[in-house]
Amino acid sequence: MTKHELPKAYDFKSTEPRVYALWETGGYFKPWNDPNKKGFDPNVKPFVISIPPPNVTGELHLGHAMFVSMEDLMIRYHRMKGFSTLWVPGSDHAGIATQLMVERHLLKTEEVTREELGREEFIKRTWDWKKKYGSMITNQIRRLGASCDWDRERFTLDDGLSRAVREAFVRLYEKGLIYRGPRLINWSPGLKTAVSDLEVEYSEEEATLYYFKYMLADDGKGESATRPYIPVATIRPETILGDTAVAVHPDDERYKKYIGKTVIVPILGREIPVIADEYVSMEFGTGALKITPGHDPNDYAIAQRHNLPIISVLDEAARINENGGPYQGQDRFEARKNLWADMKKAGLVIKEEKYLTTIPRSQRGGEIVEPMISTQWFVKIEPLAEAALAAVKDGRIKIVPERFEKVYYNWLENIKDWCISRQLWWGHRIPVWYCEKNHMTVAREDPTECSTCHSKNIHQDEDVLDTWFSSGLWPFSTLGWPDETPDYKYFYPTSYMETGYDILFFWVARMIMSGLEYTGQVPFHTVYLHGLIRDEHGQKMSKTKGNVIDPLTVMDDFGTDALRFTLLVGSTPGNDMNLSVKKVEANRNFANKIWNAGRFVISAIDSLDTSAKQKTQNATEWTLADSWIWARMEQLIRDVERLFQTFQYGEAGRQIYEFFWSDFADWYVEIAKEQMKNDNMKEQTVITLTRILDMSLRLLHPFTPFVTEELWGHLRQAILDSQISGIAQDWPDVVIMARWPEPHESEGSDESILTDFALIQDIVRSIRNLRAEKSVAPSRRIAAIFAAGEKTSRLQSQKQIIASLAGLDESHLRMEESLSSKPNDSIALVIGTVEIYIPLAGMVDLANEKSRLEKELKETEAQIERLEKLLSSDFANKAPASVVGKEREKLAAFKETAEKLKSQLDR
RNA sequence: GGGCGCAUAGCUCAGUUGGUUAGAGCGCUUCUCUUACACAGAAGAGGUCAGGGGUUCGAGUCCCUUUGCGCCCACCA
Repeated sequence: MTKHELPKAYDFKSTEPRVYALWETGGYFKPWNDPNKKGFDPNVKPFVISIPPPNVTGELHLGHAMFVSMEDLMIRYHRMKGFSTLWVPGSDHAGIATQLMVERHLLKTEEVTREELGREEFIKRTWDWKKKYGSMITNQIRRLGASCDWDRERFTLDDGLSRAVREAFVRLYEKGLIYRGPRLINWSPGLKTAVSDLEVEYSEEEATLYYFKYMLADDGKGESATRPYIPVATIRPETILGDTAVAVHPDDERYKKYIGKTVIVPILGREIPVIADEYVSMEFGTGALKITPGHDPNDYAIAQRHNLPIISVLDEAARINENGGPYQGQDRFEARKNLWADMKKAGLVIKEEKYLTTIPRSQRGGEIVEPMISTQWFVKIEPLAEAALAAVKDGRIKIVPERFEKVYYNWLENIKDWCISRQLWWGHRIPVWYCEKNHMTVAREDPTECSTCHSKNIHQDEDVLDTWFSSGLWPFSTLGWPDETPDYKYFYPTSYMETGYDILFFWVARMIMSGLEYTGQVPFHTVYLHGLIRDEHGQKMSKTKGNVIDPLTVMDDFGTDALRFTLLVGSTPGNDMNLSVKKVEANRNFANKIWNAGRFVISAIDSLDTSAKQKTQNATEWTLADSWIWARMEQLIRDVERLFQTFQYGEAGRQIYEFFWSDFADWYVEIAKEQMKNDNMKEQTVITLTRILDMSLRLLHPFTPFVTEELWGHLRQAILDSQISGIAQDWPDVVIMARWPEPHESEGSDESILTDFALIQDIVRSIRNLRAEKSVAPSRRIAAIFAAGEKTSRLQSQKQIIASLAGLDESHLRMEESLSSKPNDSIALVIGTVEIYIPLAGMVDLANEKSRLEKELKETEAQIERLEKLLSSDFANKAPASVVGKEREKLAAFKETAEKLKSQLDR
């Protein structure tokens, strides 16, 4: 007899790397119907997820842990369901983030700036850096158990993906959907690049609102001291230098008379017109608005309407440029101070006041972003947005949870052209070349001459593309597009796009737009959005607050399964979750529970011997407990399936947890211990234990892959080494490849088994409760007499089980249909229709028994009253018959209980 | 300004076709080192489901509204 000894506690530290290696070397992460191999069958449905590519510079945080857990769950589930399942991994070059990190690194280690190194050398260094550290993040993702096909790993700057980027750019250009020109864009002075609207974050801050006088130009009449002026307010006085008009509302009585006249720009002395525009609000501020078209989007729009000149006053570092007169060369904030001081001296200042406003800041650098006129590349987004809008509206793409569809619509309906050029070095360089005559050559392959004048003297555009331009192609570029590769043909479109709602616009919407534009298909049919992870009190995690939970530390302390289970079960679609280490600890305990239940089952298998095997030939039929645990398992499989289909993964996990811990471990395993004492039930029971564990491990596997795989291996070995007939055949090598459980029976077929078992549980609990209340020593076996009415035979069959679970003395346990006389000196319990007498005379004080019974009677009568009232109301006529029937049954049961309690009191 | 989410036990949260005695984990009280597990087992205490109104035979669940907290979009100088 082989014995399989397992350690008392689940050792995740030694298990996880070993199990991961087992999977990876076993090739289980590969789609079994891999089109690159032989045996490709297009009739088999693929299931595909493209990983949201983490930044190569990234270090694992809980956001990664969240999406990996979620996607791995989806992937493992579908793999077990028999889909040809592919999860494409990879990483993103993350233009700004990576460039900043490498710059910082070079400054620290070599004390050189990127400008000193030059573009070519800097890019080379960044590649070196990527080669050295780029695998860090993917290795951390492996630690989470991600079952990606690593042979298909991609990087956004790979040759293939770069080719896809070029193809996309050129196609858009040829269609006239890409253009270049000077526009007002968001400029990040710290990073010295343009950024898109999405990369600007607005924060509410206290600023100063500066009020000053725009003096009317001297028309020759009045003295300068009494000359009229228009009061104007601004929070950015330095932009006065770029003013090209003052606007007032056409109906404003105060200023009407000045319309068409000119005012004088302070210090600079330029004359600018006073114009009328309905945009100006008469109620707000002074009712007059200074117009700086070069540095404000609204002013820019007004300037367009009125044909005003546009003056830029800032350079790329946000210093005042040559248009700023005496302030040239000064930083924007310095110039603000100086100009204001000078205006004060000139008597042009009215007042300053504190003002709460929203300040635009760079998402990356955090510094204040300046709207500036700059020549950039743009995507004409409207046609793309319309297609993307339609795809969700007509249901080709479904967003979970649904409410985000509205958010998505709203964004796309109000979208503005996308600024795609960045003044960075790390990224996809714009595939456009210029000759000395400034002809443009836009090409898929690097050209050698100008396509217009054939000049050989050409140079490529200095800018690179927004990182999200290449990420937008991710679902198909990773599969080989623009080539019609086998992967692309078979796996595209992908299935689910799972990611955080925070990148719905950045990424998801852009993938949909580009997917439709370039491939003519939706890139995925379902978008599942998860929430953000906050600390245990709902605060955003941040280094400054010191409340950051590091997933690597958590995994070190409690294991990957514990972290995964916590994230999966603690979250609902689209809602943020609060994470605490306490929760992870609780789930570490769950992993340990699984382990130990498994140990028990394995030891039970080991304990079988040949003699037991022979006895099985005339095995008894299934016990109530066996039928019950199977009925519960069936119910669970059905519920989990329904929940998975509706993306309620958390609820599914909770139900599996509940089943495994309460039903299986707490009840069935305890009963099994009793059943196994009977030789004729032993093998039967071990088989049930094994099968339920088997099914449980399958259901748990997508949530807690490591402990289930490890246990599966041990269980499998124990079964192969055992004498159990039949069960060993078709036992899959690994649970990752095992088939997902399917329900066998229709719903509701096990009703009576479930109610009968519930009665047993009630009885056991009531007796335990009584023992605890009366302080009966736990080791003490006590006698009991049951008057069980119609339940007598059922309970009779469970005598041994009830006795052992409730601590009764089986030899002094009587079960009758009814008793001719009620036993004296005993405590009576009434559970439904069953009366139980426990002779505890002499052991405990029976004095307050009467009040206990009275209390129970009172509660029962309250229920009777409630139900009678209910059933005499409209409820009886209007509610469905089945619902009414259930309530009638309850009422009858309560009435019987009340009768029994009354007769106890009368005794 | 527009939109969305949340408010359920001391804490953190489940509760998705409305079904009538509202659940879990942690924490708390009492007991038990019973041969799978003390990372455990058993028994228990604890909630007018934010307030108000409505629909319905029936509301934590649907509708309206108030309050508080959070988020997104827009950006009136």
